[in-house]
Amino acid sequence: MAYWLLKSEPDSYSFAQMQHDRRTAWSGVRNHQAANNLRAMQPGDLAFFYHSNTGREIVGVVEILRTAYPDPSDASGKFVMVDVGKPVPMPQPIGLAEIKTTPALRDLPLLKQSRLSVMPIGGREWQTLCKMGGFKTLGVKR
DNA sequence: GCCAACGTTGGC
DNA sequence: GCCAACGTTGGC
Repeated sequence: MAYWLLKSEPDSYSFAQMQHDRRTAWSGVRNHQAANNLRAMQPGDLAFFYHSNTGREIVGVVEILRTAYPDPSDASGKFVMVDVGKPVPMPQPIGLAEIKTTPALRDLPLLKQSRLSVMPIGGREWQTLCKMGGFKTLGVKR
């Protein structure tokens, strides 16, 4: 099982909307590196939900429910999307500023590749972030 | 609102 | 194939 981070601008799609929808297709990715990450996802993988631009914090966790399939919003047919769902809010959202000042998270792609919208998270970093976010264990309560 | 990072486009 | 111009993302 792998861990990921998904970015979304809350003005276009917020975690509150995610909680309302329960499940959604993660469409609109138009960057090849991000698309390759989508292709590597497996059902059961978990992903942090990060609010970019407005908020700049990790606000929750979602589960990957379906492997990559063609994104109908892409006319070229090259880009893909996955289905995500089962949103769980973070007891304590983790701000970007806090992430930046945590030595164990120094190598997060979030800090190094600020424009990448879908990125992998290492198991150790996942654990650190879950702890910071107020989850009691690595397993997320549902 | 500004600007850095970075991807894409198009002229040569 | 190189590189300048331009557009977009996202932090500040």
